[in-house]
Amino acid sequence: MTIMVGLEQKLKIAGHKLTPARLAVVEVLETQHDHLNHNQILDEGRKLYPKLSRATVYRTMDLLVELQLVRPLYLNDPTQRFVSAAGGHHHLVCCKCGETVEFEHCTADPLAQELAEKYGFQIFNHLLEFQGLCIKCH
Amino acid sequence: MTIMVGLEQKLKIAGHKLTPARLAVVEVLETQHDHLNHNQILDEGRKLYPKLSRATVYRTMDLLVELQLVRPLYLNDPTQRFVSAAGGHHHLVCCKCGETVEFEHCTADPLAQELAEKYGFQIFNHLLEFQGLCIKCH
DNA sequence: CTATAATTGAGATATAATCTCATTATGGGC
DNA sequence: GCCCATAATGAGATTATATCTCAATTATAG
Repeated sequence: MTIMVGLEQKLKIAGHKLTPARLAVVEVLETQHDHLNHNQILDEGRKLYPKLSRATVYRTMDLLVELQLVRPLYLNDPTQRFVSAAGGHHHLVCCKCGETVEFEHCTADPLAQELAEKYGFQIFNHLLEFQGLCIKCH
Repeated sequence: MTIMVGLEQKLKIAGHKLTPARLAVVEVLETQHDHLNHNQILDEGRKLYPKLSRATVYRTMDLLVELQLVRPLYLNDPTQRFVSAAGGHHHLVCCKCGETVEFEHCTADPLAQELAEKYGFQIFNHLLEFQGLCIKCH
């Protein structure tokens, strides 16, 4: 998630302590690939800070979600995963093999504006997911 | 999910048996509101067919997903929920209180066409979710 | 350096999802 | 209408995921 640089400073600015446990989690998010779930973050995090506990991973991710730095997302298994909350996130998922392809071009932003006004929402980001069969599966 | 009429016939056509357990699940999907999770389907289903087991609810939903009649989706808790797979599904979610608002107008369809060609996917449906704060929470 | 309030880890607990296997029952063939 | 093969089921065990509790620790302001 190279987009996620600076989480550390943002945590500090929001008035949260920079503990080694949090720094390990943040370091993992900043260096590893996208779509990590709690278990993966825990495993990677323990390489940096062996005492890291599962509860702290859950709590830190809750915090990052609340601060709108990260957003949750589910793919083809029942574990919550995370991506950068910046802007939007767009992918195709194959419902057979679970392969996912990310893409950039998206037409949702003007819509966000319109919906924000219509429903009084303050909109931070969006997720656009297309489901279908990948080239191998059909 | 009034859009989901005819699940029964579609199951039959696809070569699956119309057992009372399946009929109960399908009946629940066709009459109750959207976004039901496995537990809710189980509870409602047992009102129609008391023997209904949890495993059968999971298996039936797997089947309906595989047949592209229904699509999974997660809101603000860690349980899988289901909506009709027809076309697309669009909503706003409040990340604080979890309130969701559905809307219809969507700009994703032309994009689907384009992506299908570019990545060789056969696209069936999509999910567009905006995250933010609802009018009460900001 | 100290005080204090936030944060943590470990394990217990709760919830969700999956698996197993003996039993049952649907639907095609006759 | 009846049989049979095979799909489907239920109950409960198991596994995976998420949440909670509380005593102990530690980051930071002053």
